[in-house]
Amino acid sequence: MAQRLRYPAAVRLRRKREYERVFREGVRVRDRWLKMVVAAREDPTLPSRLGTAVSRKVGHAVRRNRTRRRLREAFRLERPALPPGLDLVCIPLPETERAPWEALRESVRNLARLGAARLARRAARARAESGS
RNA sequence: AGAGGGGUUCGGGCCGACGCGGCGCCCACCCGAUGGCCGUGGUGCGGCGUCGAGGAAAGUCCGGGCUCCACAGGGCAGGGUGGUGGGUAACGCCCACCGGGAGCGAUCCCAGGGAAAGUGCCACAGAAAUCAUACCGCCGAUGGCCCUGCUGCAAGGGCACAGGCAAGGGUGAAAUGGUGCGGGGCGCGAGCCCUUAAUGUAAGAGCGCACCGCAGCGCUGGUGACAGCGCUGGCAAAGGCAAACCCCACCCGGAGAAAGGCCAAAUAGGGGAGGAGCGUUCCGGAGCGUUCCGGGGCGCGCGAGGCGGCCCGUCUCGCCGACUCCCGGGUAGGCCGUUGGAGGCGUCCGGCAACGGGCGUCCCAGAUGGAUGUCGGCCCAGGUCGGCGCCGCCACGGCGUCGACCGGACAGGACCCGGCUUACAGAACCCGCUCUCGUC
RNA sequence: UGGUGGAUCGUCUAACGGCAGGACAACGGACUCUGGAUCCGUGAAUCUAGGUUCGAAUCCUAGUCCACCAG
Repeated sequence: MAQRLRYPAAVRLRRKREYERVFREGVRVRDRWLKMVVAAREDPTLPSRLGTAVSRKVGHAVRRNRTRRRLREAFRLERPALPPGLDLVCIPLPETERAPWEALRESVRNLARLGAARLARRAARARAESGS
């Protein structure tokens, strides 16, 4: 039996400061269903965390809530497949609510991996410049 | 049977797997430096149980509760409300009634005070838009002028000067209230007679009468808005607009839960308080020595601290030291406010009703980057298409049945409550509500 | 969350309650070998729904959308 898939408070972004750090330091990635900002946590061994930023452009309150809940569910189920040590802020588009369920899970997984790769490249470049 | 009217309630249901938030119980760990008992708090990618959005949670349009600030009293300014009487904590809400309007009707709609306090506006058209009645018009008996007439008078004709009249004036949303009647007979005529409330002139009428309307006064009924009745009135006194300014009556202090209150790490800084040493021994110095000065070790004692309380024990630090403690401000952060309330349900009583009162019973979301989601199965409103059967002359429609597909509207709490407004697939029920048609 | 203001041709803007005007843009024509400039002309709008009024872009009510302010 695989590990139980939980979504505890420890893997959620809960502070304005945390969001501000992600927006300040993170890289931005997107596909046709979703935008995402990815930043590295201080300790890369800690589990990745999720935050959401749902604009009023997405729709009225019911649509915004449904979109956020689907995103959280996708994050919960995809957590074993995600790289650790990341803070993710998902920014839904108006189309996100209509995205098929499997496509949404795939977007979360791929965007997180893409963001992690770009972060690694940026860190390597920074080390090279400071070293030379 | 069809077409309507009013009102009430609901707004998908059941099951499984995983997940989320609150609360309760259990477990583990922590709350620094040992243990015990009690207590309290925290953490958990531990477990179990239980509860977990709406009728509009929405818009934020009114009214209150609550909190802080301001405040002698009164007025001005500003804003709001606007038939009357009640209900209510209060309201711009609700109920009943009054008045007006729509409808055959059940019923529905109305910001519904004041236009005889003032100001303003009423385009175009029209004589004229509130102001005298001017203009066009009609008459011109009476007076004036001119002509006819030999002259004057009388008489006749003309002018429209004075003067009189107020019917009519295409318009316009709106024009100073509307409608009806003012008779009959004889006579060429003045006139007379009859009947009548019924004339009069040069022309006419606003003249006369009746009814409706309007206004004033009085009486009666009603708490009142108002209604009914009667009398009076040369209706030339009073056109419309106040969601135009305004007047009148009544109401309103401001800000809002990110209100407001409490606890408070680290760092820096502010204010204040506290103290007790003794014995022994070693080293160095002064010194003949008792002794004195400085430093160290050990023991005892004292003080402080080791999350809350107590106990046993222990550790660290200090004993004239930038040591310890206390106080206040205050940041990060946390807690309270924060859900039990003008509460729901049932029942009895009062009231036409809104609603009020008594009794019983129930506890029903409390998040704080913000909890209801994902996946699957079944059922039920309902819709579309197709097949079959029955009714039916057919188009088509109705009923029954089978299959396939689609398949739930508007919409998410953020301090709470009473309303209003707006959005909404549908469903069920009630009416001693109405109209039309048919049958008995 | 609380509060304030606004919406008029495609764009920017006017309009005491009385025919919605102007500029730029667009289109057509003239001028030119062609284009530009210039001249003449044309079409095009009161956010939506009710109400007050004889009459509403204007006044009132409700809704939709946008902008701004405080934190």
